[in-house]
Parts: sequence; C-alpha cells; structure tokens
Amino acid sequence: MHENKKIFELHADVCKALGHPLRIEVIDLLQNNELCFTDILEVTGGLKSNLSQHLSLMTKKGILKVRREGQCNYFSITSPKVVEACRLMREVLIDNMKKHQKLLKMI
Amino acid sequence: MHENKKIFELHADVCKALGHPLRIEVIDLLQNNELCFTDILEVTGGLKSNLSQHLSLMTKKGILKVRREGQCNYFSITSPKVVEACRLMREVLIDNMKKHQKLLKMI
DNA sequence: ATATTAGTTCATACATTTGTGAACTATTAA
DNA sequence: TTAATAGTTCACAAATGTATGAACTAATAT
Repeated sequence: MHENKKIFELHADVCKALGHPLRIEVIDLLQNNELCFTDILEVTGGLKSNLSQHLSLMTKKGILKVRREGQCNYFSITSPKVVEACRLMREVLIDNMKKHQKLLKMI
Repeated sequence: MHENKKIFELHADVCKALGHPLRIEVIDLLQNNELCFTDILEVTGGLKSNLSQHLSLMTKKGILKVRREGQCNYFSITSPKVVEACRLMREVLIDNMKKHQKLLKMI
C-alpha cells in the first residue's frame, strides 16, 4: 500500500464516526454539555445496548471522551473541531436542500 | 418517527459521504482543482467502475458536482465547507494521534 | 447481604456498503 | 463506418455495520 493511502484510511475512519443518525444526534446533544449515559438515552430513545455501542465507537474514534463519576458515565465531545465539522456538513445539507427547492420552484 | 430524527438521518447521510478512504482521497485531490475522471483515476488507482461509483455517490450526496465537456467529465467540490469539514476531521485525527504518542512516551 | 441503578459486553441475525468484471453508452478520431 | 477514448451501469459476492435481547459488572443504597 502507498504511504498516503494509510492516512486516507485513518482519516475516513474518523469521519465514519459521523455517519449515523444516532451519532449525529449525540453530537448535537453534547455540543455544549457533558451528559451522562442515562440522560442521553432519555433524549435519543432506543435500547441502552445500542446507544452504549455507538458511544463506545465514538469514544474509540476519539470524538467523545468519558468521565466516570460514581455510578455515572459522563460523555463529552473531545474537541470543538468535531462540532464545527458537523455544523459545516449540516450546512452542506441545507444548501443542497435549498438548491433542490429552487429547482422545484422553476417547474 | 419524531420530526427531528429525519434531519439527523439526512445529516448523517451527507456525513457518510466522507467515510471512505477513496472518497477522502478524492476530496483531497479536488480541494483546489477541478479534475476529470481519468485524471482522478490515474492518481487514485483501482478499477474505473469502483471510482465511478464513488464519484456518483458523492455527487448524489451533493458534495461533488460534474461538468460534462466533450468526452470528459470534470468533477469538483460543491462547497468549500466540505473541504473545511474534512480538514477539521483530519485535525481531530492528528490530535488523537499526538495524544496516543504522548501516552506512549510516558511509559 | 441484597437489591437497585447505571451501564457494558456478547452473540447473533439483518441490512448496507463495497469491490469486481462484464456489458453498455456517448463522443471524437481515422 | 469502424475504432478508440471516456466513462457509466449492472449483477453479484464479500465485507462491514447495525439492532436486539440476554447476560454481565461495578457502584451505591437498604
């Protein structure tokens, strides 16, 4: 494998952590708070095992960090860069939707 | 489905477009150029059918656009926001790697 | 000690994504 | 008209990712 291919793989791997609706919702939730597992679950809904696995993946990929305090695990975002990247991609989505809307209006 | 879930799904869907090494390489390549299919293929290598499918996906997700001129299809990035989001996520990766390196040095 | 709370881990089934090669289309050149 | 270039599309196999429920662990409360 070429040297540069390895970095693209690692880079894509971090980006993959953004590629799931539940994980996007978690980033949205945590963008300016630290929240414990149960609080996140209460908002997102679904099975705790599923949420736990997604949070674990995000933590492994380095976009979340955990602080264990007593019984509770508090999750937070490692860097504002993640929030900003996420926000930019949301803008890309919104911009796309606006374009489609304009095309529709032209018909 | 709750209203807000739909937007997370669409948002995640756009983010997914960043989650593949070949697609990251393409964004890297196109960050300040427009390039035609064959030129991209020459750099990335692999099968043309594979590249074509990845470029098509990126175009559908609205992160690339195509300009057909004669025989050639010129691809470019729709918005600098994509490039910036991608750059931020690369920084997140680099920051992670630095943290791991520091931990290693402590041993 | 026992129960409760707060999660994690695991196995498995299911769904989605990806890579491959062959067949196809469209444009230009000879 | 025939061939070459520049891709796209398709079908299928293989790999990856995701959801689910049950079993597990660790900390606190009774």
